[in-house]
Amino acid sequence: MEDETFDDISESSSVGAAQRVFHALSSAPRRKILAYLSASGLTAGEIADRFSMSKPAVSQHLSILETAGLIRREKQGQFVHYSLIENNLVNTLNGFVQEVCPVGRPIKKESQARARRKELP
Amino acid sequence: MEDETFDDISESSSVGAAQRVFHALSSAPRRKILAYLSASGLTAGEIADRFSMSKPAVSQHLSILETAGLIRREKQGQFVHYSLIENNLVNTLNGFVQEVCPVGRPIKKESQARARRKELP
DNA sequence: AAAGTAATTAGGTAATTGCTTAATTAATGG
DNA sequence: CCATTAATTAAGCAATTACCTAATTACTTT
Repeated sequence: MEDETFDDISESSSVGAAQRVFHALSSAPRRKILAYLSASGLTAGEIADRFSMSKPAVSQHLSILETAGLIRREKQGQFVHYSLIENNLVNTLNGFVQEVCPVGRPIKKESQARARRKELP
Repeated sequence: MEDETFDDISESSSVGAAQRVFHALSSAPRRKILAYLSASGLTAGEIADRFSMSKPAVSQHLSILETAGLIRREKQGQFVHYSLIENNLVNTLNGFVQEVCPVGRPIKKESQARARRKELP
């Protein structure tokens, strides 16, 4: 397996996939980066420009997001282009919600949101 | 300010509701507690028994989960009974997913899960 | 090949976290 | 009312985090 929402019942090192995702999401700057990337891919520099912290600090956040499988890194010449990987985020959060909640609640809200937009099959 | 999924564009103290929820979820023991509580309410002691760490440490985790609005605390005699508050968890995660992802992806997965179970309206 | 730009790595530090044990508060039963 | 059990608060500490500046790597342009 490779799921890990329930994490190590067996009390181990806490470096599962879910752990990496949830840790990545626990930081406001990192969530902000994801939000920026949801609009469009950006270079490391463009992302850093949107923050008041130093470039290396932002680079570190990007690396954590990448390790969590939430964003992808593509080198283009001297630039590094980052973009969102939606699946891992959605699957991890969704899997967790499914496990913790007796199912049913989330659907209503999502159905509403869905109704307001175009349908993808 | 009180929503904060997008967090402080304005660069502030990062103590929003979303911040509290995501921080709460970033810990494996805390996610484990939520999973236990998804099955049934439990007293602080019953929860602590399921971990190898000390009772005060577990108590602290419970307090963080409560502050995040993910669980509720009810004193019953000399016991303290904890139980899950599903709404806050689901709404926060759902809201975040809606914001970061172009909508549509989560629904399919949840619909599948829903089909496998009984329908709540 | 030298200079400039983009990005990361390295090294250091103050603040925070995640636990511990000891002390305290609160409810129950003899 | 004293002892016991449940739970939290308090105090302290090792390990980690989140940032910084300086140095390095890698690509581009002249």
